[in-house]
Amino acid sequence: MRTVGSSREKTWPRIRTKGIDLICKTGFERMNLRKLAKESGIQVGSLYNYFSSKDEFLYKVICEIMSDLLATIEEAIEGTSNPVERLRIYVRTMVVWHCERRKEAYVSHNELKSLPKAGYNEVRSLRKRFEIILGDIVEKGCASGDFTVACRPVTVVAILNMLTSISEWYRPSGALRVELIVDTYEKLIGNMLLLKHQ
Amino acid sequence: MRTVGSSREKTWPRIRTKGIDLICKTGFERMNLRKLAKESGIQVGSLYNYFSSKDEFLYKVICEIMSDLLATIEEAIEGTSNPVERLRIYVRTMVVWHCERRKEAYVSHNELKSLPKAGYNEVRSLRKRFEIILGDIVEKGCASGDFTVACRPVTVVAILNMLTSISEWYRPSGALRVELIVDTYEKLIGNMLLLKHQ
Amino acid sequence: MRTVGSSREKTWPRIRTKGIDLICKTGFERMNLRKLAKESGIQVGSLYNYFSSKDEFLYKVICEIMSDLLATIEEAIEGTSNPVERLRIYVRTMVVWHCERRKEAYVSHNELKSLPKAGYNEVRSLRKRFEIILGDIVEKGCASGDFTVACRPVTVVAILNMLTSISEWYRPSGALRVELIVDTYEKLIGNMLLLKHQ
Amino acid sequence: MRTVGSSREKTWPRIRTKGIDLICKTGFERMNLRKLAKESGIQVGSLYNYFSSKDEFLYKVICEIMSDLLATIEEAIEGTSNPVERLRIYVRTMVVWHCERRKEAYVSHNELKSLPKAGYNEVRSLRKRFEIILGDIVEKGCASGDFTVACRPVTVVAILNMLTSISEWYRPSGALRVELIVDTYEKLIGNMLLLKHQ
DNA sequence: TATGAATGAGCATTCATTCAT
DNA sequence: AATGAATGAATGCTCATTCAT
Repeated sequence: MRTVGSSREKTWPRIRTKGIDLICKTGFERMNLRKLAKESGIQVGSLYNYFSSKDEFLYKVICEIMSDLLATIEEAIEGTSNPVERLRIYVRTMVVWHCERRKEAYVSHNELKSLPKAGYNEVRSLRKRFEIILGDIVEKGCASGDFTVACRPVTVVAILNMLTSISEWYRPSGALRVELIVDTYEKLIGNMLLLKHQ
Repeated sequence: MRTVGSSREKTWPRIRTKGIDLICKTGFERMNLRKLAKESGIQVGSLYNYFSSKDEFLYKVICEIMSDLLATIEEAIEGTSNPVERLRIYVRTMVVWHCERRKEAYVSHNELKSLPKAGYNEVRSLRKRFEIILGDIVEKGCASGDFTVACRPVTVVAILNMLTSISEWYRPSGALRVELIVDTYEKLIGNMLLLKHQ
Repeated sequence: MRTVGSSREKTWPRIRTKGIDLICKTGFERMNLRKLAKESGIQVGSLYNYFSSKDEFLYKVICEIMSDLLATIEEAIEGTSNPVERLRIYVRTMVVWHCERRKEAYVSHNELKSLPKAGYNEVRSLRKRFEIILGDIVEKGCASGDFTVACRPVTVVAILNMLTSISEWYRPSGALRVELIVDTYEKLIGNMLLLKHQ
Repeated sequence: MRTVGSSREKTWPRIRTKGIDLICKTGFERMNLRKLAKESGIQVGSLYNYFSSKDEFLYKVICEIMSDLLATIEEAIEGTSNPVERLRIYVRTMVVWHCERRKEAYVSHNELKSLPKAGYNEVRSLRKRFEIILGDIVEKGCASGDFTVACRPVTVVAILNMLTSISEWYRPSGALRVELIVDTYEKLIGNMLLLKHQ
């Protein structure tokens, strides 16, 4: 018997949200479609109206998340070309997004290994974009004399990990407020790059 | 037919090593005991002479790894009480260990969610020790006037994540040599804390 | 490929019957779900649409059987309040049921020890009902002067065991017909209780 | 390392006793040799110095028990040829033995289905002896005019089951003392056979 | 779209048994 | 006699996936 009032528009977001919750709680491999179906209020078989396999569900979700973050970042930094300003915006945007959407962030950063080969590579190149954007900002800043770095690749990846790992420890109910984290990160990362001040 | 010359002393290290390799490659959930047995050169049933469940295997392995790292760190920093010096040693030791034993590091940092409740809590408190040690160094350095930080908890966790995530991207075959990473991390983290120089 | 026309209404009775047959032949512990599935004409995994564990299957089956016997007995004796008559009906009903449904009887009497603690206790209290009903008949008969017994509890349990053990030795193909057994048991049990005639 | 002081004379009785206890508690199939070894204070492998397979252990134990009971019965009744007296002795001996050695009795009556074909048949013919002895007593008693029965085979098997099932409900700690059970059974079985008194 | 019975491959775990020491 | 690591087959159970309705 079909539940009255069901529709793609209502059902998919519910599946997506519940799926992300479950993956956060147990990891993708441990999440099973029975649980997902139950949480979503439908039967297992019905899930297949929304994706063609469990793996594809993960791929779809991660792509959506990463694209969203990428768009958010790109939109945020496009207003200025000043490296110092761009860095500040990049950091702020990343911190806020990783706090406010920590579950999605967590999934997109920690479940890549469960993607099938093809999807994995595709997502990897999406991920690479964040590194490129940051690397570009740093490079421009060094060229302009605003930043000084010992080793750019290491510095970039270190900063990126600092940012993405926020989703692992931030808790909305915790003592650390988002604005405090933003401020601290801005200072920390500023210090990391402004070696000329030493 | 029993393999001649087999013995506990030889078999467990083989299982441990192969297990860590497999977990790195596929994640703990996807690793199955058939594969582990085959890689270890024994039969599935024999694995149970070395642990009582797949979960307990993970717990045992992670405990061993974390204890080893903790001992390494504590031994390294006990030679001096100078905060600047202690920080340098802490950073160097962490970087080197995470590079040289990146697989073990990766497992101990990324598979906690697969631990059963009890083991999870125990390992969490072990993990907390690294934070406490670093927090202590930073605190002492602030007190002595060597370091300046905007928000200590955020700073500590940011540094820690920067260090532990090395195991996710470092590759022995890559272009970045361990010494370069050590040097860069020392500078980056030094900058993060020496806010007074700004 | 799913067998066309399968459905809960047809499948469960098949599983139940085949399961009882297998338990009779080999005992519950030795019965395995692969055999049960094969006999039932379905795959192992499908069994779990009908019970959640092997133990629960046993519990379900035994409960069904005991409830049925209990209902049969209670319905049969409710027509009269005369102790002598009630006893005769009780004995006849038990004998006939244990002959005609000897496999179900056998399972419900001999596999209790395989039930998990909770189920065991529940079934035990169901079983106790048969003893109570018989004990009540005997008590009323003694009060009315129809029966005389040396020791009521021992007498009741002895009679009950005489009746339930029929399922262990009765064979439909054997020489002893049901009616003969009924008659003999009526006389035997009548003699056991009519001690006043001595 | 061999435990000092171990010897066949001490070890086998311990294994036998612990085995019977375990079988009573869980049934033969559920009893496993690891538990048996642990309870017996030796290693699993060592059990095979005392029997060649788990099945053979059961066979050995049941044979010992049944032979003992048979010898006890035969010795007890050989003193007289009077049917009434022989019956009384048979009943008394069976009751006492089933109370005092209820665990052994339970095993020998309830685990026959776990015996391999050959052993099963052998034990069955041993078991048959009890029926024959009782049948013989009843026959002689009918011939002499002491007993009257409606149907001898049914009567014999009913009496036998009444007796052997004592091991299922008798508890040394219970309210029913052995002597009370003996007396009651003597009267009950006397009544069953002395139909002429009606 | 939704249902739910069915599939079939896969998994962790158990356990009787063997055997070099 | 005793040990304990090793074997290998078997078992209960899970789960992604299919598909007739």
